[in-house]
Amino acid sequence: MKERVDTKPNTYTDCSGAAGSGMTALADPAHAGESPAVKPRVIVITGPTATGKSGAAVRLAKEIGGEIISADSMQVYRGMDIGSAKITPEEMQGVPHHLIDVMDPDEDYNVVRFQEMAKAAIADIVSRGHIPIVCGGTGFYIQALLYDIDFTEEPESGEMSAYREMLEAAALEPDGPCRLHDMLLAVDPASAELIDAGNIKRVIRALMFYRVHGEKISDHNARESEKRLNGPAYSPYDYTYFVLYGDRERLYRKIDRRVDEMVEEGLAREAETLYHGSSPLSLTAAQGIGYKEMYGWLRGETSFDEAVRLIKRNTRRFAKRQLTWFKRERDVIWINIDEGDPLDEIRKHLPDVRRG
RNA sequence: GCCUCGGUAGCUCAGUUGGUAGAGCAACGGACUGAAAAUCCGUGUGUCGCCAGUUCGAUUCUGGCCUGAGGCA
Repeated sequence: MKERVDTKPNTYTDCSGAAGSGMTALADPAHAGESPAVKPRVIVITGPTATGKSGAAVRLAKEIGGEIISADSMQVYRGMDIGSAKITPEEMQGVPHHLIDVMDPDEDYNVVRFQEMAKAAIADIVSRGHIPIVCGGTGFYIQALLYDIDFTEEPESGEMSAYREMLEAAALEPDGPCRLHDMLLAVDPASAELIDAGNIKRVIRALMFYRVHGEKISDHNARESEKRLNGPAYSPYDYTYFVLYGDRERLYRKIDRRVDEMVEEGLAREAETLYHGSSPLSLTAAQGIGYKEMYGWLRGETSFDEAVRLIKRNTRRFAKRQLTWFKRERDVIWINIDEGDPLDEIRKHLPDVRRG
């Protein structure tokens, strides 16, 4: 972990000159005329679950006149408070929070919606002279926002949902996954190489992408990942990207403890309310850790204790996956939460940001 | 004190008629570009309690010791 810590996050900007000559094709016309100085300042505070992101973000916001944008796929949902470890109104301490409690649990949420809403929120915050602080544990969302990953319009059409249904049905056949993978191999060999046949979700997405856009998703992905590799040079924002981390064992103990607290605070009741609610959870909401396991208990599939055990385990695995994600982000500043107040370290990297 | 059963991966255990070991759970590593708290791929991580003996070779057999549980006194 230690060797991963990059204390010189901006070494990448050094490459911008070189990138300009070789990578002009990359430049998006929308940003072509902008100089880096005009880019809106954005601060990102992320890290695996239970590292104290929210608290750090609120304290920073109070110091620098910031507003917080949640990059979290579960805290957007109203009524999913305890299980999503949502910040309480008191904990917000008057700091405006965006993208929290803006969806009903039966609505779908995804990167595209996040990207749109977050961009709008940033523009809004900046227009009021405040500093946007993006805080949340969904790395994919943060990446999409920071590097302005392109998600071309894909209007819901009857034909496409029929195609999807056909593919999903085909996947259930005994040799379905292999056959779908073969279909992908025929239209987009590069993707077939990259995506495992067992990963039905991705195989179907690649197939659908080809059907909608007539382009290989592997080409699209290659193009978009250049943006990430180009980091700050490409981003529409002048960002500083902090990742909080700590000793794994300690983090896991903290997670176990936090789950016990959630149970004491009434996670079961909260899940029950959703379970008996008027409409079922959306695809997105239904995968929230804490809720899906409680639903298993409510349906009589597991004992209560087993559900709690699974919540702990799944949260630990989630934290590990988050870490894996952030490890590959290149221009990131790692902050060890075991070595004192993370805010001290954060301040050191923000000399230019005005203090309130 | 004596008897019985056990001590093998982080945990619960299996196994080797003597050729240095596996299964579940847990864990670890990675991928990811419109479900991402999702989805998928990969990995056994071990002085087989300790010390001797027999043997070409011991985790396996023998002896002693340590240790846990139960039983008898």
